[in-house]
Amino acid sequence: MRYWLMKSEPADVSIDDLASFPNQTVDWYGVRNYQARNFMRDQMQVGDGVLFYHSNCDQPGIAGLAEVSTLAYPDRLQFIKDHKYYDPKATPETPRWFNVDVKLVRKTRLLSLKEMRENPALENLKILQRGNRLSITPVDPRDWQTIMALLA
DNA sequence: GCCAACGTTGGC
DNA sequence: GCCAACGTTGGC
Repeated sequence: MRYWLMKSEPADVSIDDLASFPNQTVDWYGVRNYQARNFMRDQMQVGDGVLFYHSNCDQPGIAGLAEVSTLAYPDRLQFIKDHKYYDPKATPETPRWFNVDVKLVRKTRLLSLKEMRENPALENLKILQRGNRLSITPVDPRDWQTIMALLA
């Protein structure tokens, strides 16, 4: 079992949106970065823990806990012409982009980016490192435990 | 809206 | 395979 941090723009899908969806589940569509895709396609297992992070918004930070609820499968938007996430080089026979489904475990208090930065125990968290832009990053089990304690 | 950091593209 | 140009991310 692994742990992940997954960024979502709340203007697109917020933690409250996730809570309102059928089965409180969302397909993690739109990832168009190979490293992030590979994490989903090659490493994620059903039941993996997910920190649901609000990015590119007024109050960036961890907004809830979730879990991986399916293995990766082809992202349906890559095939839709004129869609923002259309990829002309992808075909159903040779899809290029994949996503898992993510299911809400519980909404938490907002653990802000600032609070995480100020906590020395979290200094190795990928999201806090300079220049990090990856929308999906692995989380060390110790960092997961630290964050669970902060959110308890 | 700015801009640093980084990924991707494409000409050569 | 190099690398300049360009596009995107995302905090501030």
